[in-house]
Amino acid sequence: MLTKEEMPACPVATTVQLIGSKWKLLIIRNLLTGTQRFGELKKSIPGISQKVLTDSLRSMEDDGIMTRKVYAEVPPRVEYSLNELGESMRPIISAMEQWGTAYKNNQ
Amino acid sequence: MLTKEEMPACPVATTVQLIGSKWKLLIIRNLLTGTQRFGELKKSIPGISQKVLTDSLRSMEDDGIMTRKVYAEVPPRVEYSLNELGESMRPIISAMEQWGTAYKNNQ
DNA sequence: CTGTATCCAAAGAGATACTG
DNA sequence: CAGTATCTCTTTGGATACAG
Repeated sequence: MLTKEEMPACPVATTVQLIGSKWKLLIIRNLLTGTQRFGELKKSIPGISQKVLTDSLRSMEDDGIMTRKVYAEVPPRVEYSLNELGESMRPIISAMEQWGTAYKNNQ
Repeated sequence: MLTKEEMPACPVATTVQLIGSKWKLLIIRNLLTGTQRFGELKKSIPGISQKVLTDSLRSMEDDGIMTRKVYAEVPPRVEYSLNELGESMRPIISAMEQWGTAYKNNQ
């Protein structure tokens, strides 16, 4: 993948840079319904490994898409929620959702 | 990446399956403005290698997103254009375009 | 001009074991 | 529960050379 510095000045490229990787769109899709714990996310995204989920969450946190809140409890509880930037991706997810639905109906 | 058979029955996952890979969204974005030749596409997508462009185009052709038309000329001319399925992705690209624009304005 | 064929490097992903 | 640490394996991507 191109680094942010190498990216052409194209809005679509900017977007792909942030959420083009494999699982992120699915994570965002799940968080759009509200805050979720790590285990809930893992369960709601069949096939994702713990490592990939963790890596993706960290990366999205760094990109300012969502926030991570750790509760000092035993057993530990960690909640993930989209912040404003992540929320603003809703139209993209909606468009993909609609497209995917239409596509499946034509198969 | 999951195979089509393994994909969960989620519309977003279906969409990601078809256009989630690195360069495809950028190719679609370019073809949305109309038919383009191989060389034009390559020039309009800075950083893409010939191999990756070829591979992506073949894959998208197989997925029924676009068509490839070869003209029996010398030098050869090959034109790529979105078909109906590809065209129907316009809302997704538009949403990403708008998001990317807004994002850059806030940096 | 529009490819194909190789080869190699890098990134992404999966499995397993272990920990506060 | 929610991770981290490794170790592999696969997939993707990039570079170069060559061809119809």
